[in-house]
Order: sequence, then C-alpha cells, then structure tokens
Amino acid sequence: MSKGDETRQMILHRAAELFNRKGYYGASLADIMQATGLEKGGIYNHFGSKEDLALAAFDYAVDLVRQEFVRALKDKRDAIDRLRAVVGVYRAQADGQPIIGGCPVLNTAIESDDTNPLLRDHARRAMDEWRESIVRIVTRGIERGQVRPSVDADELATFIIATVEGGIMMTKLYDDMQHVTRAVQYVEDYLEDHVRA
Amino acid sequence: MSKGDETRQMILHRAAELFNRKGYYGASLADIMQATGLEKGGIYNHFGSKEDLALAAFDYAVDLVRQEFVRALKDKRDAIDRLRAVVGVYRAQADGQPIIGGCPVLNTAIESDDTNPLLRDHARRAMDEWRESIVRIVTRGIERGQVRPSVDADELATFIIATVEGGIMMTKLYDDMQHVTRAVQYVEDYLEDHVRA
DNA sequence: TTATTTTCAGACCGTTCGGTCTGAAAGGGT
DNA sequence: ACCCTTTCAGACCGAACGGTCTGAAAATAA
Repeated sequence: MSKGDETRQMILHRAAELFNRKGYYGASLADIMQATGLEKGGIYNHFGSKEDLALAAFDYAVDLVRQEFVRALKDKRDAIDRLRAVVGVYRAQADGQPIIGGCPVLNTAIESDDTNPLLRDHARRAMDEWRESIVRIVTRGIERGQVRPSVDADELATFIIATVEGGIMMTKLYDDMQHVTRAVQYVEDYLEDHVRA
Repeated sequence: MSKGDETRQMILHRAAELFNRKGYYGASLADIMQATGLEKGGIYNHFGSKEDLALAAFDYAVDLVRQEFVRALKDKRDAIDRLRAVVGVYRAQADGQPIIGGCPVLNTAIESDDTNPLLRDHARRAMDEWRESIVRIVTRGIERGQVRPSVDADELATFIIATVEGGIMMTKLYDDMQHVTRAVQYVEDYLEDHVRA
C-alpha cells in the first residue's frame, strides 16, 4: 500500500468516527483536519468534496460492521444461534464497537432522511443488506427444520432490527447499556419462544 | 394573546417542524426566516439565540405529542388498552402526526447525544416522561389484576419504546409505513401473549 | 387621540463554512 | 543518482453562518 493509500485509509477511519459521533453537518472540515492532523490540501487530494468523504466514510464504517458479522457468524450453524450472533453484533455497536458513536446506519438514517438523498441511499443499501442476511438465515433455518415454517422472515427481520436499534438509541441517549441489553434480551426470548422449531 | 405572543407561537410551530426535519445543525437561521416569513429582528426579538429557539421548539414539539397521549388515553380504562393507545401515538409520529419529520425525541436523541448537552437533557426528560407513563400504566394494571404480576414494568417500557422507535427509524429511512406497522404489531402481540393477565 | 411600549425590518458585523490553487517536499520507479 | 509523480501545506476565496443594532411602524395603554 502506497503512502497515499495509507493516508486515505487513515482519513476514512478518523472521519468515519467523527461523522458517526457528530453527524454530517455537525462535523466540520476543521474538525476533520484536527482529527487527521492534515491540512486542507492533504484531505482534498484524496476526496473531491466533503460529501464524497462522508459517503466513503459511511461505507467504511458499514464495512467494519460487516466484518464483525462475518466473524460472529463464522462458526455458527444453527439458525437460532446465527440470529443471536447477528443481534450480538448490533448490540456491540452501542458499546462503540467496532466504531464509536453508535450504529452508523441508525445515525445516518435519522440525519439524512430529509436532508441528504445520497447519504440516505447508502444507508438504505446498508439496511437492505442487514435485513437480507436475517431473511437468509431464517429461510435456511426453515428449510433445515430449525425455524418454525410459520415464521415470516421479512417481518421478523424488521422486528429484530427495530428493537435492537431502538435499544441502541436509548442507550446512547442515557449513556447506559441497560437499555440495549434489555432490548436484546427481549429479542432473544422471542427467538426461543416463537421462532425456534 | 398579544401580537407578540402570537408571533412567538408561530415561530415555535414552524421552527419545531424545521428542526424535526433537518436537525439542529441542518436547519439554518435562513431556513427559519423563510419558514416564518420574518427577518432576523423578528426572530431575535423573541429568542435570545438559535439554541434558545431550538430548546423551546423541542419542548413545543414534545408538548404536541403529550397532548396526543392525553387524548388517546382519555376514555381507556383497561391497562392493555392503554398500552395499545400509547403505542398508537408513537406509531402516529412516523406518519407526521402531530409533527412532521418523525418522533422529535428520537431525532433529537440521535443528533444531540455527542454534540449538544442541553438538547440532550431535554430529550432525556421527554423520554423519562414517556417511560414513566408506561410504568405507571403497567403498575396500576398489576394492582387491578389486568397485567401479570411477573411483568417488570421498567423492562417492558424499554422494550415497547425501543421497538416502536426503531420501527419509526426504519419507516423514515424507507419512507414506508410497513416497518413501523410491523413493529407495532409485534408489540401488540407481545402485550396479548405475555403481558395481559 | 395621544403617549408609550412593543414589534419587527434590514443593514451590518466578525467568524466559520466548504472549496481552490500553487509550490515545495517526499515518494518511488529506473 | 536520476527524474517524474504523488502528496501535502497553507494562503486564499466567496458564500453562508449566527448574531447585533437602529429606526420606523404597529400595537396598546392612557
């Protein structure tokens, strides 16, 4: 990796954290300069505009989360175990892992819906991906007899994501992990009581 | 109500909508001037700063929601009916009722947590109020034999709010009521299956 | 109707915003 | 060691930011 590529990755990493904490409008170029230790020339050499950087930084943050999903799912075979693993990754986002400032999809969804169509589209695509991964797990779980056939995979995906993301929001608001912990517990109980075959 | 008071209320109404849609940093004074039809002098005559206005506008928005709670709960006696009414009010926020741009508490919680302590405190107080109203309904429901004594009121409040707010977030992201509708349905099913005595 | 206060327009202010451009220094292939 | 390319600092730009202030007009009390 060339010097420039290394710098670019460093900018993405620091900017992703900044945008995730302060939002697109809340994080200024001066903030990014301070966080990266670079002057404007050093940043604009790699990105054409603040919006370009924001989009790339969002995708970078989503990729960090994606890697956590891969890791968490690696050695799980049973559908319910896999769903619990997915929920666990979501939960970790409230704790600043893998990226501090909470879930980037949640943050970007709330900030961008009425203001920044490009950012919103990226958030939609990321959300689509998480939803589809849940749907896939449930569908295969039904095929393998691990999940009740009566379960609607799409509806369950909405429920799981909504509950955990809502818990992350409350945890951020109160700076208290209790809320996301409770939300996760409710989802896990639901999986045992109403999803497991 | 004097002319000045009327103007102040008009500013609050328009600004509450703007801040709820675009956020505190996303909505500029120029936006507020356009939305209210006033010049700077007209606005700063009533509010000392943009932050003062934002705090007052947030409280105004919360008060609109509070009025919806009062209305929805007025003729409901049974605890489960009352919880369903509360959930219904939350759901209505995704539909732009009573204030367009989604739930002000959700929006403000996400935007303010790392950037604006005053706004975050107002959001916390509003959230406290919703949580306490749910806890009160559940506690009295247990006393009256309408709710199972094994139900933990505080945990249930977290679950209900997290799930519905998460549904609102997804509905805003996709501009599709389906998500919050599903989230509400899950909560209502849960109330029937695990909460009703 | 007059006197007093309140309300608001709009010019003006310094600061910060995102963005551009040039030149010097460092990188890196040969 | 050479030369060409890439990388970055930092001065500079116009626009937009939140905020102030004065005077005129409108509301209100007398």
